[in-house]
Amino acid sequence: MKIGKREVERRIQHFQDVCKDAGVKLTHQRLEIFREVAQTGDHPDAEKVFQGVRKRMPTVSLDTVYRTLWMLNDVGLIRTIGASRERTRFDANLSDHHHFVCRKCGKMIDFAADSLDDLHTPDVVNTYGLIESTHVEIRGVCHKCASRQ
Amino acid sequence: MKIGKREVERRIQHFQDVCKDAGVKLTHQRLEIFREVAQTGDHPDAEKVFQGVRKRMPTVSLDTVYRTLWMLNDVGLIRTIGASRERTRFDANLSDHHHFVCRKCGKMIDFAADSLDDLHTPDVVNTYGLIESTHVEIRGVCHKCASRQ
DNA sequence: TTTAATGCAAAAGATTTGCAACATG
DNA sequence: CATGTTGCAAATCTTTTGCATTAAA
Repeated sequence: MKIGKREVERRIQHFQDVCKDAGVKLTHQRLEIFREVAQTGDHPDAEKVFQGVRKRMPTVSLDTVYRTLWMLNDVGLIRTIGASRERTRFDANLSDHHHFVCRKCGKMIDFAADSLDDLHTPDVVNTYGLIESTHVEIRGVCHKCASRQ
Repeated sequence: MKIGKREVERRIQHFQDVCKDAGVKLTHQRLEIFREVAQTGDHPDAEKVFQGVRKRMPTVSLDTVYRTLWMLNDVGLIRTIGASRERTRFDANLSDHHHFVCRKCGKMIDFAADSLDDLHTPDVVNTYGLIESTHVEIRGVCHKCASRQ
């Protein structure tokens, strides 16, 4: 799923604000790398982001993509998703959503569900750290893998 | 946390049954590799499992550990956990539990919570595949990373 | 102008694979 | 005995790092 133009612009505005607050420089590379993740509804890995940015900015390097993605993660603008059997993937959709993950092929499907959006967090978790988000991960076997036996 | 002897034996019995059903050979290596994951309450990565098994079985090789862990995942005896910024880790605890994950260092803490154990799964998810488990993942920043600024 | 960020190339790490020898059912 | 599994070594793939150059504030 591709994200709407308006929403992408909102995310980029937010990105610029956060960069300023965090005191990190707003470079062309960072802007394009963030844009790439923000406009993709998928959960791209570093290589995929690199390929996408490259189309618009042929001189960008893969290591800058890595460095930038982790920086964006550190300031909380994107987050990582650990997909089974795959490289680390990144997601700029920070709003409430949940995941179905196939344990065989690692395929991941986003879904929304009001009934899962306001879960009660046990108090003990507050002693672990500062909570930022909560989501549900449903694991199983996707139809494709199931039919393939 | 280390798992009790009785529970480990129960898991190993289950492991033997599943191997027979799946038609895979029950080798010493597989038994020891499964035992290692089953008795560790942690979420070890392949290297850690390798080090543990090695103590009892010095000739085991790392690639056998990898092959076996993925095999165990494929038959559903263990599952993977994608920890942020870390290698793939494995978990033999298939019962209800949830995770707090630090987005900076990848530290992961298990916790139990009755209030999160029987979540209502939206119908749409059944169209994605066969559901096997549901758990809640809470993300944030652990105290150590927060104090380190 | 000062400092941080980039690109390059090389290093480091993690995971997988081909194959001959071996163990299991 | 037939077949699947192991260990080894090498290959592959992913991610990170050092450093000189360049660009942002």
